[in-house]
Amino acid sequence: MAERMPQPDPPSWIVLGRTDGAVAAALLDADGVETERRTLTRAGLAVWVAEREAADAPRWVWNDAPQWYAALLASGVRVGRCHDLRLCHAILRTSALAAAGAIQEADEWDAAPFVGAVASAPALFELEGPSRSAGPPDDLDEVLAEFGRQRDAIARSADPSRLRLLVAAESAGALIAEELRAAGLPWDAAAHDRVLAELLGERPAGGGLPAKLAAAAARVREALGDPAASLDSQPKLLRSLHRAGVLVESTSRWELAEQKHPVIPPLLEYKKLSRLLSANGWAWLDEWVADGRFRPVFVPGGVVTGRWASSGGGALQLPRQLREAVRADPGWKLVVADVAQLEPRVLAAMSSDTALAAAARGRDLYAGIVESGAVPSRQEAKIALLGAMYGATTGESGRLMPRLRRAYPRAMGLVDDAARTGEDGGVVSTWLGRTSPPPSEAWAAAQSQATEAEASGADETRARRWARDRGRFTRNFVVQGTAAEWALAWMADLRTRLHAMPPVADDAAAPRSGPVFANRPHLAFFLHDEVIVHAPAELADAAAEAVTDAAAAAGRLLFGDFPVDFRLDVHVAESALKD
DNA sequence: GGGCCAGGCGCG
DNA sequence: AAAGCGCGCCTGGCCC
Repeated sequence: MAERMPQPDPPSWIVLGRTDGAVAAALLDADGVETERRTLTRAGLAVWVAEREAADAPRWVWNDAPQWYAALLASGVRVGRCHDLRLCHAILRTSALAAAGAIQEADEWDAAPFVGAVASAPALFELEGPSRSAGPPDDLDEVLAEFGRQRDAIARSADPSRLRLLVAAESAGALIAEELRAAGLPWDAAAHDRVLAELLGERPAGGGLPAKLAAAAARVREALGDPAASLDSQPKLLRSLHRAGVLVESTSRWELAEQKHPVIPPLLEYKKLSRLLSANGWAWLDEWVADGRFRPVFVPGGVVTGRWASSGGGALQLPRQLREAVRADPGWKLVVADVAQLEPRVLAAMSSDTALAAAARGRDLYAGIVESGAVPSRQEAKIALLGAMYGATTGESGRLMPRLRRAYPRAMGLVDDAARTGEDGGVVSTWLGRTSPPPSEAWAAAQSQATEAEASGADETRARRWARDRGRFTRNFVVQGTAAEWALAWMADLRTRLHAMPPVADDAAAPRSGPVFANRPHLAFFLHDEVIVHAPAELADAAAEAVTDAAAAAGRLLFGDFPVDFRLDVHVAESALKD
């Protein structure tokens, strides 16, 4: 029936949504004008997306990546680029760069991510009808309207090129988060079990504690002279310690370690083992590792600074003890890469501090600071710089601050300015334009109350404390957030490089990585400034080179020719264990 | 029994 | 218990 337009331009964007319950797609030209619309069957969607991707490589626009991309990946379809409306809405609504008023204040696009739905992928296209959980709308006309608002907010912004970079990077993150879940982190459950057995004792058959944990508990109770002491209840343990003469104010490891008493060594041992059991013991293994993969839910943009969060499985808190359980499939290798001192390097670039950049160039940044004579030792350099970025005012870090300000006035000026803005109730932005939230109403009320004539000393003290707290937050926001942007650019570039590598033969494949990634090197894990790539052994060195090249590319993309380098520690090995 | 909080500790 | 940022998860204890 419907006649095709003769020789239509390839669409720049394809917007996915629903019309009357059916999947529908609107094709948009480079000016954002709709040129074609079609409806698709659920079954036909993946095939059609694959065809259009191969033919036109459009930027796919959707309300929420997990709702679309998880099922596409499960069907073996990868896309190169997307625009994720939910994530970009969150950025554009609050960005100080974006055109004011283009994006509404809180509305349905601010809905929380579909964490629960992600966990049940790939049956997502089955979701429909009035029982669907709340989330950003997927009605095609509403999706198109939101996309138009976002394009407008960017086009009329104070700096369209930066915001375009930011929304592209954020959207790449949305793709990568789904791909990480689809591929999974190769996990050797037997190796994990061996670690647990060695540290805790064999897995108990019935209930009860593993032997070594039970033995540690017995030593603690003996040293306390209290056979019934409760070790897992903080208030009870604290009382037992007091009765035994250990006068601590808390039961934290930090404070206990300063005490001299026979109970301390076994208690610290018990706490360490108990933590391992409850956080990453056999129950964790049973729940989170299946078919040789750990598949956590990554939440892009889940942290206010733009860092990723995770939901379930504690993906971002895997203890280093368990790294040896991260093992490549047979015939494959892991490329483990982390950035050395990412945040100070980012700070050097965003403040154009050539002295700090020079200290960082080609070497350990802290060593470079020592060489410059600003501080005497590497440890002091590290403490001072972390203190500068976190807002330390006292202790060793606070004492070293003046020397750092003298040596690196531009870098220190940038974070000091951010802190002052925050203390004054203002907002700050990252390099690409993600903006901190404004102060809460309670914060603002406390500040104005403290200036009134009848304000008490307590009012003033509280207001000052809250102001300083917020200053430390905004101080760190600009650095942490820009580092997160760099990391997104790094991963996005790396993802493209890995996909450009030749696929391996089927008999060398890793089928558990899913249909899209079975034959290719792929990202398997991400942790703020670290990636793990799972690669066929013969491509592992090339993948390692891609990781390094992508870091350089990310630096250029964000900071152009500014002479800062982003040094990586890169290891190629069977396991993620570092020596 | 579910919801919420604090303490504690893992990660960057 | 942190002086100094950002998280998530577990447990116990308390509330309804």
